[in-house]
Amino acid sequence: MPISPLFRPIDVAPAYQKVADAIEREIVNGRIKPGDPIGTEHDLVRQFGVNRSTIREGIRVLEEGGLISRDSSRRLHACLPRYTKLASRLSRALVLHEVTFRELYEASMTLEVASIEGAVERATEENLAELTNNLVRSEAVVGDPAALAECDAEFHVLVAKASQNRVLQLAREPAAQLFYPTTEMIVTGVAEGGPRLVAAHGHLIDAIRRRDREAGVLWTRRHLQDWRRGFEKIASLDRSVEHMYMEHAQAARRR
Amino acid sequence: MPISPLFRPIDVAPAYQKVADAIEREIVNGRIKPGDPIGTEHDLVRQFGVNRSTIREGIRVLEEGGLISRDSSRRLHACLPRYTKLASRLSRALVLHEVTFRELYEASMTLEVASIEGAVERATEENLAELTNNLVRSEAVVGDPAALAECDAEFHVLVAKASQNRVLQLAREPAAQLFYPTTEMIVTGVAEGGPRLVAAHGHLIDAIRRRDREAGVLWTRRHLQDWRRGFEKIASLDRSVEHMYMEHAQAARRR
DNA sequence: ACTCTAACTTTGTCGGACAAAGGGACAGAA
DNA sequence: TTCTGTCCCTTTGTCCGACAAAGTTAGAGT
Repeated sequence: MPISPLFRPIDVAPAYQKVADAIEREIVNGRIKPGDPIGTEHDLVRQFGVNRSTIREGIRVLEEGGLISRDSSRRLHACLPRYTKLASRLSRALVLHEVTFRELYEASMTLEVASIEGAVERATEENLAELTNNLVRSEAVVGDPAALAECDAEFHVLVAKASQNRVLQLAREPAAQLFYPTTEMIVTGVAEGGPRLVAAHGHLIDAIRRRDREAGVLWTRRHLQDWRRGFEKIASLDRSVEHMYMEHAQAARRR
Repeated sequence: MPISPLFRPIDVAPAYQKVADAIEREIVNGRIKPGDPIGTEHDLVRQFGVNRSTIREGIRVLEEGGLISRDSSRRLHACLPRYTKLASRLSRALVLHEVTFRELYEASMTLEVASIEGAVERATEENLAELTNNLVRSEAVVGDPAALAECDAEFHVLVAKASQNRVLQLAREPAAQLFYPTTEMIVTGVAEGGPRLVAAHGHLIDAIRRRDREAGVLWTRRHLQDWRRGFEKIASLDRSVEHMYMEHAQAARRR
């Protein structure tokens, strides 16, 4: 027979965690707005009544979570977590879980199709302008695999943005970050890869502009199948994503 | 005219960041495997030649990223980042970006349909057993909104797991975490909500067992549309998710 | 072999310290 | 006036040393 719950479990979190939680609460429930300054470390020492080392550990936690960051002068302020930064944590997790390219491909097929459907339905003129601008730049670097891969990644971010659905934008990001390095490999290894990629982007923009959902879905599928065929010339879909992503993730962190 | 890039920016990351990066590298490229012990703080002090405070700040960064954690005796070891923990960071970000329930609904429609398709195709007997077990427990608590909402959340996690696609599992998690608290509200507010929810789960398990993709997709859609109808009796889909999720997120962290 | 206790270790926290870098105010040079 | 160099103050990043609490290990005693 279970003991009747006379006592609640007492909160024994370490102090640095409590500091982080307290600041997080204020940010998430809106009392501190993104952009608002958090005090200096010394201020926080006074407010929380703990040592500066403790405050600093709490700050690291929040910083890593993307809730606060330091501006050019290193002063603390609250900020909106950037999707890409958080997504890179997830990408890293996927790598460690040794997901296969097949999983990546299947999930992306779903997510990118959903993105284009949203984009076809709701893209603004501004979205189209951004996409067109990206296309122009892509055409200019069609012979440079690294630059083209970067353009490709940006293109799909812009499509997701055009869907006006931020949940989707965020959901697709981790998988997309793992795609990115392979695109470069494929464009390098498959001669006709670059032009086909750019052509597909052109058709996608066209579909969005004409609000032609069928065409959008069709070209997204083709675009991804192209990636798949290109990839299979290099490696097996059942290989795990491994460490391919590392250098990109490292580079992204520096920014 | 832009200055020609004569110098590369020099790497001047703070020491705690370098410590974190160094350990992260070893984990991600596999030299430290999940479960392997990292040394004590004192060991790390010796190895990196920096102060313990500096080491501890680096540890906080990695801990928050889910790459290392402390076991019962508080010793450090590498570990596989848990999806749910990372996803809660993303959920928090979605709240701060004030996404609407409409976005949540649309994205989930895509992700849950993809999950069931994968599950129909690849669910194992073990997956089915877990789902059935969940169904039995759901039936037992159909009158208890909080418990039922928890079962519902778990059910969909299990469906995603049955898809054998970990990218999908991870992609759906942030949105799902935001759904969870609303389910409880709806089941509380709408009398027939509980039984309909459990019935839908039954049909979904059935569809998976019969490998009937059409039925799986159909019942997933209905299930989500039910959620939507229930939700609209309470609030507008265009409301932002706000702070509804807070208490759940706080509770999850404690675990 | 088992338990109990007494060291020893490790973590969480504290206080104080200092160099480096940023910001502000101010005077002097172009 | 605008730019530059200087002085001072604040803030951050790092270090040192310390200590209580909790966990671990080893040894004594049964």
